Amino acid sequence: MDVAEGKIKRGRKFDQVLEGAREIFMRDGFEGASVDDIARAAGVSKATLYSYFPDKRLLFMEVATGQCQRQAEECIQSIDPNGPPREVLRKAAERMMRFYLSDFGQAVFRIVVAETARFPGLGREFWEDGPARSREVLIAYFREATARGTLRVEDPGLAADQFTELCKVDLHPRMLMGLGVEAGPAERARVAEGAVEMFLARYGT
Amino acid sequence: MDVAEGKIKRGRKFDQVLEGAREIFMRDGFEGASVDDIARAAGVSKATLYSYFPDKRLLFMEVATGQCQRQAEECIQSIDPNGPPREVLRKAAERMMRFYLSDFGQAVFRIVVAETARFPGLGREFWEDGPARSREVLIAYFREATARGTLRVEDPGLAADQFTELCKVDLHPRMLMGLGVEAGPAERARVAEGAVEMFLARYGT
DNA sequence: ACAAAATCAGACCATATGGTTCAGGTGCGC
DNA sequence: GCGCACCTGAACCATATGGTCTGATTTTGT
Repeated sequence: MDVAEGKIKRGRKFDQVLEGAREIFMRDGFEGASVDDIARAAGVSKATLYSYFPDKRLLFMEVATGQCQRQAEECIQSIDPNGPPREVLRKAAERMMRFYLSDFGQAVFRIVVAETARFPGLGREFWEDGPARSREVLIAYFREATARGTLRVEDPGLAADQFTELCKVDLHPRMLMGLGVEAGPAERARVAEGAVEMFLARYGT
Repeated sequence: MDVAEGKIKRGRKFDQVLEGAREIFMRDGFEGASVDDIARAAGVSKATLYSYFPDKRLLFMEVATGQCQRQAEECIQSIDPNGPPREVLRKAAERMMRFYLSDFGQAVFRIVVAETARFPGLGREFWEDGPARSREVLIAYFREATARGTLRVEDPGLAADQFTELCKVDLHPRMLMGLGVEAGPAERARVAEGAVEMFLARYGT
């Protein structure tokens, strides 16, 4: 019944532990999470937990970096390099918003921002696994499109950052602050359209 | 000059306590800060501290909301309603960046994002004291300018949010993540110019 | 079936922390 | 100088937490 997933370290409860830790850490942050809570949530004894991970920090790093990588999957978008800008951008905006506004995306973001002082390197991990990658994808597309004449982008790096930031408009900061914001399809569409419109006004041909 | 100010502040060490708490909370967050550390940093005995504040949470709230209000001062910009868009926006961008990229601004932001779950209302406080206000200022200006024909903004709220977000481009997220970013005058200028340029391309006349 | 490996529940330990208390200082108005 | 409110320093308490250990129980490979 157990799927031979591949590089299972040792013991069956390993993934279980990680899953519990994920849940609690994402909910309570590093300091806020207690090891007992984690063990309970994982349905595992503390002894077992400590048989896998030497201490809390390591456990946390494992979870956090894991989430960062998992984030990568959600964030990487294969852009059709031949598509017309308006459509490509629209899709890219939706992808980005889907991540940044999801519970998961918010939790990761929150954790990284909060714990980056206690865990140097966490921020970089997150950055390079996620934002940096989609940034590269965007840059490549902007170069391509500029060469083909469907866009006119002088500074692709800046343009990519701007577009990314435009996708966060309104919804993202307000959700982070715990304001009661429902980011329904209508709200998302408004922001996405706003982003595309603005971007094309600046860099369109 | 001392008695006139707001609330009942009995005792001389009151401000000292607040100052120490500010320092430690801003550095370590809520959970990370220990009351002993705070007392030490404030140059005050724990007994004195607890004679002013019934518990740690209250102390934190006092500090946090205080910071939020202090933030308001830094963020509120009296925009010249008659100025030409390019100049007004440029100045606004600089103001915003000066806040968001300062140690102070980052610390407040980090605290709010991190502790907003533990302290509901903190986020709202921050929001309404700062971002919401400058948002209103921007909106008013956009309305004015649109009426006068120097801008063409259909959705002033969206435009204000977009402009705000454009001011965060690149520097803000990367600093939050603890990537080693120096936001010198050159980098700021690049972002500010980029923001203004993009905004005018979309909403200029 | 048997032994080794893994896991369990929970007692246990050391420490840190929030918070209290109290016997004395310290400063200040009178 | 006197009185009094404020402040101090440290001892103290209760609790929670990270982490260890043990002896019993279950899983697993063979």
